[in-house]
Formats: sequence, C-alpha cells, structure tokens
Amino acid sequence: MDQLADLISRQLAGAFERAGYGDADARATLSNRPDLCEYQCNGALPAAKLYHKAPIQIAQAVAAELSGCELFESVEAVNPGFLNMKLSGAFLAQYLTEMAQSDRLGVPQEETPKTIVLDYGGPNVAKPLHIGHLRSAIIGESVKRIDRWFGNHVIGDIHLGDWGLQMGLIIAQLQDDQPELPYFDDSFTGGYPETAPFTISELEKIYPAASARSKEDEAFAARAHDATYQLQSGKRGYRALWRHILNVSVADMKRNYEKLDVHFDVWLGESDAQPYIPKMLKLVEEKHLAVRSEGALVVPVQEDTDTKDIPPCILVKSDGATLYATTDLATILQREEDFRPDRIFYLTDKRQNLHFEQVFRVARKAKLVPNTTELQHVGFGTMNGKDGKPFKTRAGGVMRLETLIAEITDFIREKITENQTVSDDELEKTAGMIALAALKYGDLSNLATKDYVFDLDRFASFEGNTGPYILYTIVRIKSILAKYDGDVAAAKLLAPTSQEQKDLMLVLSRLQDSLLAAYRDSLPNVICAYIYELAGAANKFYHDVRIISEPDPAQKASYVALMDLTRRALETCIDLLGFSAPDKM
RNA sequence: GCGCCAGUAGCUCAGCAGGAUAGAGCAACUGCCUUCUAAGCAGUAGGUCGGGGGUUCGAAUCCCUCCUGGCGUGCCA
Repeated sequence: MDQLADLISRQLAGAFERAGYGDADARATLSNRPDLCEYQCNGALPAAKLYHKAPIQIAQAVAAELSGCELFESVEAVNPGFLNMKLSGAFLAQYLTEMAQSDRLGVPQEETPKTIVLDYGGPNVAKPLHIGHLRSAIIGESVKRIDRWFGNHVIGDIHLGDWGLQMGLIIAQLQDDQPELPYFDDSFTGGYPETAPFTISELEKIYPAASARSKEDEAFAARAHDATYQLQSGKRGYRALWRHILNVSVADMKRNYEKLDVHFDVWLGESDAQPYIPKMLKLVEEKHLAVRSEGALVVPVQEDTDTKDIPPCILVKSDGATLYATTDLATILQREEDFRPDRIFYLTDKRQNLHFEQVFRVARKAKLVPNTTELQHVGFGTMNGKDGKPFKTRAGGVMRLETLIAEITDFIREKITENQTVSDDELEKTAGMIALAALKYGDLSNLATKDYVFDLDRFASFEGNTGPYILYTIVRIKSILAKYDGDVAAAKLLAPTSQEQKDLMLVLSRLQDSLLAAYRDSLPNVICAYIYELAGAANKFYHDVRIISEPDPAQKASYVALMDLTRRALETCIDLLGFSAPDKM
C-alpha cells in the first residue's frame, strides 16, 4: 500500500495544480512542529519566487482547495507560507486497518528481487571469536534479514579465514607436540583417524603459542611457512590435519553464532577460493593489467580523477605467495560462478576501505563480474570501551564473545530475578532473550559506520533507548491482549478518541517509511530510532487509556486492535534487527 | 604530506535531499501506583550545533578555510 506521506502529497499536488501553481514542490513532510500540526508542506515558499507572489497567498489558495478533503481534519496556511495539516481520525483508522489486514503490514516487496551475496562474519579458524567479530555478525544479520524481507534472494556467507599462515603455524606446533601422529609420517598410506587429535580449547591455545613462538624462533617460523606451503600444495597428511582443525573450529563457531541468533547460509572460506586463483590471474594477464614491481605482481589502479594516491593492488608477493587481495578477487569469481549475484555486499571493519577500493577496481578492469553487478563495501566503526579506546577486558586482553554474552546474561538474570514474573525454568531462556536484545540493540542503534562506546550498564538498562525497554513494551502489550475476553483478530479499529491514541496511530502509520529507509541504505539504526518512538507512544497510550476496563465493547475492541497492530509492528521490526521478545519478563 | 571519517547538553547519541522554538536517553531535581507489568508516564534544569567566512528570505544541514581527534596510506588481514 502507499506511504501515508505520498497519499498526502498527491492531494497537495492536486490542490497546487487547481490553484494554478502546478510547478510547485507539493511534497508533504512530517511536521517539525508537532504542537502546530501533524504534516507540513513548505512548497509555497520556493513557489513564491517562481510565481512572483507572496508565499502566504499561495499557501492560502492551496489550503482553500483542500477544504472538504476527507484526509484532513484541518489545513491551515501560516506565515510566512507554511501549510499545516492535521489528519482526520477516520482516515487514519482506515489506513491502519488496511495495514492490519496485510500480513506484511502493508509494506510492498521489491518489484525486481535481486540476488545478493552478503559477506559478513569473517572469523579465522582456530582463533576464538572475540568482540571484534560482534559488529559484523550483528549488523550483517540484520541487513540480511532486511534485504530478505523485501523479497530479495540473499546468501549470507561467513567467509572464513581458513587458509593463511595461521594454519602452517598450528601444524608446525602440533608436529612438535605430537610427532607420533600419522599426519606427519610421509610413509603413512592408510586412512587417517576420524577424531581430531585436539579439542577446541586446546586448539585455541596452540595458535597464540605458535604465533608468539614464530616471532622469536626463526627456525620454527621457517617450518611454519613451509608447512603452509605444503598444505597449499596438497600434502596429504597436512590436508587431513587441516580438515580436523576446520571441523573442530567450525563446530565451535556454529555454537557461538547460534547463541547470537546469527545464521549463515554458506560456510565458505578463503580455502574454497584457492582453485579460482589461477583462473583469476589468467583473466588479469589476458587483459595485460598486471605488471612486475619491486618483485611483486601488481595491478596499478590509480586513475587520473583520483584526488588521493591509491597504491597498486598486489596479487602475488615477491616471494611468490598470494595474499588477501588475491583471495578476495578469486572469491568474486567463485561467487559469480556459484550465484550470479546482482550485488556483493561486504561488511567489515572500515579500516579495510582502501583494500576493497583496490579489489573492486581490479575486479572491474578484469571483468570478473558483469558491469551491472554492484560491488559494495560498508565499513563499520570500532567498538570502544568507556575510555574511548578499543574495547578490552579488565586484564587488558581481547574479550571473547562467549564471555561477553555470559556477562550480559548474568547481569540481566540478576535484574529480572529481583522482580521475577516467570517460572524458574523459563528464567534462563528469558534472560538470554533480553541479553541478546540489549547487546544487539545497543550496537544497531548506532550508525554502523561510526565508532561507538560499548557500555554494558547502559545497554542492559531497562530504561531509556535500550533493547530491554523495547521488549518490556511488547510484553506489556502482550499481557493486555492475553487478558482480552474477545477475539483479538476480529477487533475493529475506530477513529481515535484521545490525543495519545492519535499520536500512537500516527507513529504506526509511518512504519513503512522507516523500513524502506532502512532497506534503501542498509541502515538498521533507522529501525531502532523508529521502534523507540513507537514504544514511547505505545507506553504513553497504555498509561493514559484503560483498555481492559473500558465499558463500551466496541471501543474496547478498537483499543485492542490498536495494541495488536502495535505489537505486530514492534515484533516485525525487532525480528529484522535480529532478536525477539518473550511473553513475560 | 595526502586521503577518508568524526567534532551537537556534563556523558552517550539522533537530526544533515536547508525551513517555524536544535531533539532523545543517561546522570540531577520534582510529581504520579487500592486500577491492564512504576522495568512505566509526566515535568524542571541543561546547548556560541569545534572556530571563522560565504551562498540564501531562511544554515546544525550546502560551499570555502582553519583547529582538534580517529583511521588509512605497496608485499598483514
């Protein structure tokens, strides 16, 4: 269905036309003076210049044309030339009724759905997930859900870091620790064990130890490099061992992402792109894009129009090894073959901006994808601690994702136990849901591209602009709906009887505007801002109007219909943000 | 040096396809629970929108310039 502002704008356009000012900008916008009106139109001000007339005269003429229009309760022309409009309650009720009858709350889907590969997550195997991975997971999951909700075919790809030197380091270290393993016996021809020779917690210790050792022990570092090379060359034992590392690590990641309610459609990684590297390099060579420079194979990507220096994109290092850009370019080729995407969308730390700029330029030059395929990188900011510096544990280390989630859940559990409304066996589940809302809302309510300060006390607070506040609002509404003695689905919404009710209805009518804005620019924070406003209007209405004790059955049903629509709007939105609400809390 | 991003209330942030009196939350202070979850609602106080120019009837928003901070800037990812 149409957006409310568009319906109003259409009426205005007709009125401007009839009044003889057809070229004016008749766009209606939300009022920035809610004390005066609900919607406003400023079109008479610039039109004054166009028609050499006083803006107020134009506004008055337009207002006169709109008298009797069923959309409005009032239309006023105000100095210097604003048009101030209030909507009729009956029209508003009708609009919201139409919304309620739609299973998508009246929001249209994309007319030409796109295939979108969403690259987010990006964890490295054998390393624990830490808070650095949090933003990518949270923002990516929300963008995925939003894009999908609008009808697109979205493929969420975790793009594992599973192929670099880190693997060689682990293999070399394991060889020292457990030399008797068959993976290191070159004469071994039998089948390798199905069980990994390490657990995830052992694995997580091996990597940092090996990494530190390689910086001091040159012989060890050389062996790690060699192991990496052997692995990449297909050495049988190393491949088998690598498979174990991958499996153990991925199993642990799945558990962690599950806790975050983050779900990837494909679990591909850098290793899966390796077979595409020769083909990618061939395409680059054929077009004579690459040159030798300081021993490396590079593609110059500087353009005359650039206002800054863009270094060439290095495809092969002087020692013959490939690197991040190589893998990313090969991955583009792989995705093109696998999915033929209309868009590849990358969500990483914003410090990788230049890297993607280079990669995209090479991809365009080498024509790895059709010209129509969008390649887009959105870099998000750093999560800082209260001191404004990158978030650290009290001991100064990097905080594990698991620890962070556990801390928030503990904090929430303690709070909800004080005023417990759920049974003991539901306590844990409820605490988990609230904790997730706190964490995700805290992150998503900030502009993704900016750094933000992570403050547990603030995010997990039940007051103010927080996830728990949104959930609390939903729970209160659900509680009323549960107490209603009639059929909620059959309840009919009537024109508002109070300003509080009309205010809530006006906010509800703007659901589509927010979702479209969030979708268009991939900005989940727009949805957060909207539901905070919606929750505020709902709480105010809840406070001022007694619903269950309303004596008039039709009026009561109308209130219930409004509450249910509000609940649906809120739950739709939080689902797009990546969390959900309990029935009680 | 060059480039990108940011600078709005004590703190954390919205607003930035120009529009009427710059908004929230937190913290402070004040009210409102025998009535649907007070985890709520209402109110008070708090701002040279980093500085300076310019464009405009009108600038937090557009342009120029300066200051401050963060990040990036060829063989890490």
